[in-house]
Amino acid sequence: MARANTTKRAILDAALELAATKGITGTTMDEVAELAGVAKGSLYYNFSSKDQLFEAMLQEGVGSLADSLRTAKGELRGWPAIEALVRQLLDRIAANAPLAKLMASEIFRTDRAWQQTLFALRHEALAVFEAAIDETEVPAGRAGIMASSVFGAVLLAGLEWLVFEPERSRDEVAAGILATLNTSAPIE
Amino acid sequence: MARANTTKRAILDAALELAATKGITGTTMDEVAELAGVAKGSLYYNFSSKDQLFEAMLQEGVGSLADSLRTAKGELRGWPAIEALVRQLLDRIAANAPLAKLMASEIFRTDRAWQQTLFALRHEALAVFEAAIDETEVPAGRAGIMASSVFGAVLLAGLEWLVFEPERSRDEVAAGILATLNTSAPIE
DNA sequence: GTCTATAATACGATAGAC
DNA sequence: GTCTATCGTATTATAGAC
Repeated sequence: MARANTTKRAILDAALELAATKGITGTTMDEVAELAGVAKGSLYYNFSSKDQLFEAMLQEGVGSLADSLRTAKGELRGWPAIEALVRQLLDRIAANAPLAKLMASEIFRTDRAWQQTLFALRHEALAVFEAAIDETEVPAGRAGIMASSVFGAVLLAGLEWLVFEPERSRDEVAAGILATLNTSAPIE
Repeated sequence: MARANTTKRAILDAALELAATKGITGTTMDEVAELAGVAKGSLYYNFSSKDQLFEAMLQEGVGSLADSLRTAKGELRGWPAIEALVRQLLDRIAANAPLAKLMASEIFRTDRAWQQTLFALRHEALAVFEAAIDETEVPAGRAGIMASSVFGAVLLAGLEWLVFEPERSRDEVAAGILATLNTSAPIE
């Protein structure tokens, strides 16, 4: 059982790393087994299928992301909460770039075996942003769109940073994203 | 030759539609041939490989997106330009949801045969936003991050709308995104 | 230019020894 | 619990007729 848990861990880690660059469909079970340092038979001892392996991986990753956002918001309300959430999401993207890449590529796929699971987790993460936005003075029914906008801004800017401009500092990127949320339309 | 062009068109359209839901790797040449209404041999007569077919498809789609952004900016400067670009990008996402989905899933992949091509086109599109942002009063070196943020906000909010809440109106979504860019931090 | 038929390989999954 | 060996099928690509 202890042995099974470390094997499971190695398999999940290998699966995430490979899928981040090759995509889930482009990652083969042979490759996962090789990178994890186990035989392919062990993959199927621990997970019933390729789909179930990747569903478990996404559930663990996105679930823990949603948890960390709830924790980061804590008792904060309104704009300070938004600011804390943006920084926390950016930190999590930096700490787990493979998961962030995978989220960007899987979140709008509607043909996956794990569609329901991923939808629920995505909704959990967005709900934290939505709650914070709702605490500012915002017209009714608009917080959902704004939550997606903020999440999208952080996700794309964060990945752009990690993938194409890794020489920048984290604070620089956070400041740029937060500045985007304060772009002011001129008063006419 | 005329016949070849209509065949090419049918193949490219079928490839885009399939890849939007199944991903590029998950789309087979047999499926493309069937949806396009041609035999598989015709795919290989018009394109030298699966990779080259999808590179051509992305080049056409993302290239025309970048062109339309340049046109939308026109002679506008600063905030009015940003507003026009946000609306134009949202319109293009709505008019070509399959391409938008594909962009979200392919833009951070670094193992693709067409990586260079896609990188250049992505850069072209972001440059239009960056120019508009640079025309507002923004600290030096920050416009690049802000351009990614705005692009990400529109892309994710737009896809969220089309995939999960299609009952909303386009103006409602545009207003929500623009409001996100004007979220004000309280003055303390 | 377009078709059908087929070659060559890659991949998910399973069986059975240890 | 983990391994090796293998089965069956799906997939890219090509050959050759029309």
